[in-house]
Amino acid sequence: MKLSIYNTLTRRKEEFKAITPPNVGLYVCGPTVYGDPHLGHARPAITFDLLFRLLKHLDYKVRYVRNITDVGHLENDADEGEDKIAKKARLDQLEPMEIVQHYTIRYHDAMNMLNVLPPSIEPRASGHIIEQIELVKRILDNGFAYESNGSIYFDVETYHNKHSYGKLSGRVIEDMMSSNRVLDGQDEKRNGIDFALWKKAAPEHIMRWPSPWSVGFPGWHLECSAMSTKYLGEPFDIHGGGMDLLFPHHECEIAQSVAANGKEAVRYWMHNNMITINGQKMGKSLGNFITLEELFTGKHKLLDQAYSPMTIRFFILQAHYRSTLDFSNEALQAAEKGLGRLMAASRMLSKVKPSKSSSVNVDELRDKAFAALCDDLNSPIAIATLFDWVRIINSLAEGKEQITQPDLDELTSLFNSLMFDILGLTDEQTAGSKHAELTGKLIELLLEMRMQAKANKDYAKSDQIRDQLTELGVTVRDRKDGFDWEI
RNA sequence: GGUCUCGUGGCCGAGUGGCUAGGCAGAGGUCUGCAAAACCUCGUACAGCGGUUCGAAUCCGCUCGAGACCUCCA
Repeated sequence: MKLSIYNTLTRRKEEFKAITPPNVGLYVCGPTVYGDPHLGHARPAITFDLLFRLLKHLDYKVRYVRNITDVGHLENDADEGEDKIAKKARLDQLEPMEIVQHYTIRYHDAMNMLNVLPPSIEPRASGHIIEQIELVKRILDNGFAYESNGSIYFDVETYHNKHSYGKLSGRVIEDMMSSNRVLDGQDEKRNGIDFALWKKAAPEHIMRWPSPWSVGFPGWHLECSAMSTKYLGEPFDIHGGGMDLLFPHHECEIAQSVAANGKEAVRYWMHNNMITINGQKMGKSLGNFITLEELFTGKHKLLDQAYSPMTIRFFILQAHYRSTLDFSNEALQAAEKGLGRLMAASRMLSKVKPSKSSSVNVDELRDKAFAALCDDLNSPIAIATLFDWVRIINSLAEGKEQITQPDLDELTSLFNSLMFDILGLTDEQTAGSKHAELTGKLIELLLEMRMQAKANKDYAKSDQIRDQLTELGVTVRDRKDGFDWEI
């Protein structure tokens, strides 16, 4: 099946063609590790996890690179700007690398809970200072950068005269130069829109490395250019990230690559949209973010309850990645219930009894779901298709529809493959420890006893068992020939 | 101010020139000792105003509203 993806560069859907099939190089901008991961971090992680899983399912050999930004960026455009990580470190009286380590682990833990597969390579900016310095040298040699007081700046105007700066974000450079925003510490730059490739470190700046120009630190956009091509070659297939990185970050990456190598490094640019809260972007700087831990525990003033990692994952997948997604308790609760229905159907599959003929066509599920996923990752349609089959599965279980054994095997494998392997959902009820297994067996033991009571028409006893289980959070459902339960 | 995006039924959220999106919530029904679940049926939505068209929620224009980027941010 042909995969099409929306390329931000051309603003249209394009058929995906790997540069060197069956290999695919995928690079995604990862987090700056100076704070707890929040709901906003979950969106690109899950979006590109879906892409990663889908590509693999389509038999591509994917090298997925997602960086950790641990060098820190300047707080603002000013020379007096302070490194984000260094600032946090000073506040907490910790080594910068201690902060980095702490939040990297927090990030990994959260991604794990969301069932986001680890990338193939997770490079750190601090481990690639040499590569970044080499990249700066090449840009300097090619005449697209200049030194100023120990710092190196990218010369956007010179670059723009030969190439086109602003093509990704649709920016018109002439407008930007004329708008001429006045910022502190701009005197080192020839032009306000020039950006730093290397910054000389102020004395109080603790994250610093030697370079031919000064003791300092690499510019904000350099690491992704350096690390993506180091591990994926040039050009490589797909570069992803949040829409907020479109400008200036990704625009600068393009400029850096062209300035250094004369050609663009990326074939397809993909950008996920933002998660909003009350219609406004959820972001660190706006202070309106909810951390993933707060979501998982329900400890946040905006949360009515805790939401499981899978609820969050499902919530995100129920919207298309290029649309904004609005957070609300209602929406999350709806996602939680919907997901529960999906999981119940998956479990129900094992209870379906085969017939001599099929009244359902399993191919329809496969065709529709994969067509949706291959159409620029349309997970909402894929999920809607799964819901159509939830109804069919339930009817099968009740004998209202028939299915042959081969078709049933096919359906089971297909349904589960879509849910678990590609959408990356997990069944939080059955997944887990021996503990959970034991609990399940104990519940079933009690329910067997209840069945006996029912058979003896001892409804007082049977209701007592059910009511007390309900009180403990176990939902009991009677079925024609048995029972069903859910925690 | 510049660039761009969006505005879908109670909520979330797809789609798109003519054919049911889907989920959650709600109403009625079937089933059931009861309950729950499941299944069936139900809402006739596409910001407003014009225009193009045999036909537009879908294309064009204007108006209103919301948001993103232009400074670190997923």
